[in-house]
Amino acid sequence: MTPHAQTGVDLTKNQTLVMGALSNADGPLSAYTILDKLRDDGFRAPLQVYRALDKLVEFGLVHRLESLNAFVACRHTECGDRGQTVFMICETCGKAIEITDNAISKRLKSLAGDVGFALQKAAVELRGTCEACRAA
Amino acid sequence: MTPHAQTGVDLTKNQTLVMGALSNADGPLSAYTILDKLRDDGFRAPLQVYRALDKLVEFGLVHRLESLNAFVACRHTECGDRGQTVFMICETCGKAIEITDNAISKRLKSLAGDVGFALQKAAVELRGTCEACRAA
DNA sequence: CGAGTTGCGTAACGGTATAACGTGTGCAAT
DNA sequence: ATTGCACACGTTATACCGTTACGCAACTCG
Repeated sequence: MTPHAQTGVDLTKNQTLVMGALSNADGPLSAYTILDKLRDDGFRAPLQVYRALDKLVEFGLVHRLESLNAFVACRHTECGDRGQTVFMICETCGKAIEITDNAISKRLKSLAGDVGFALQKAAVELRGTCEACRAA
Repeated sequence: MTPHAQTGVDLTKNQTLVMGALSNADGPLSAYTILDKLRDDGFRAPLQVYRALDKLVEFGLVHRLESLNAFVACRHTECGDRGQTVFMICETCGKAIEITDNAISKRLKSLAGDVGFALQKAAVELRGTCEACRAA
């Protein structure tokens, strides 16, 4: 069962299909890759994917990786205040490790406060090499 | 005089033009916006801009804003180890505030270390409203 | 001199994202 | 029942972002 399966939101057909594609993938997918995967399910146009993604992001089921122009299913479930999400993206295998951290949240809020910036959201994305790929 | 003017790197004609465009702008510019600004200087194709940008980023004179697909002249000059760069991007006026912070650097390194991730670089980009726009 | 490197210019292309339009369905208020 | 509304959906076209591929000129540095 995928995480978030029981969060009470119920998804439309297209949203379910896109969510499925992302859940099965073992790394971030671009919108157009998702489109290709869903051709057989009747998807024809980018907008069908983007609309579903917008909602899924809104629901918190999917994250957008800004530095990659790609999307990934959220691995965290029961939530509560977990702090800022941090992604570590492996340049070798393309997978993304998702972490949350409160220390980062605090520091970012503090920095924003220092200059009077009203913080709405933050993207923290690291590039490097994951443990598995370093070993290989 | 723009910052970095005396860092000893010397720029080619195209690099100088692109750097000039970014220095004059009071916010991040997309590559295509730069292209338009430089039509009168003989620029015709995106590649001319991207090639210059690649070098300028390599020299540390320009930063790329991943979440915006845009570029901004670096405001910091004499450098030394200033820590992770953090951008605060105002959704209202489009300007980007550039900060550097060592606490963030340390925390990110620590988080990466925890999972065996070899960190190469990081993008930290905040969205919200700057002080000036909140006042207005 | 010749080979390698670097910068430059042009054209064509592929990947990312949205605008603008119209359709169908469910549901509530009348 | 019908009208009006909200919402998801489908299609076409288009704008924006970035790269590949090719060739040329100039400048090293053996």
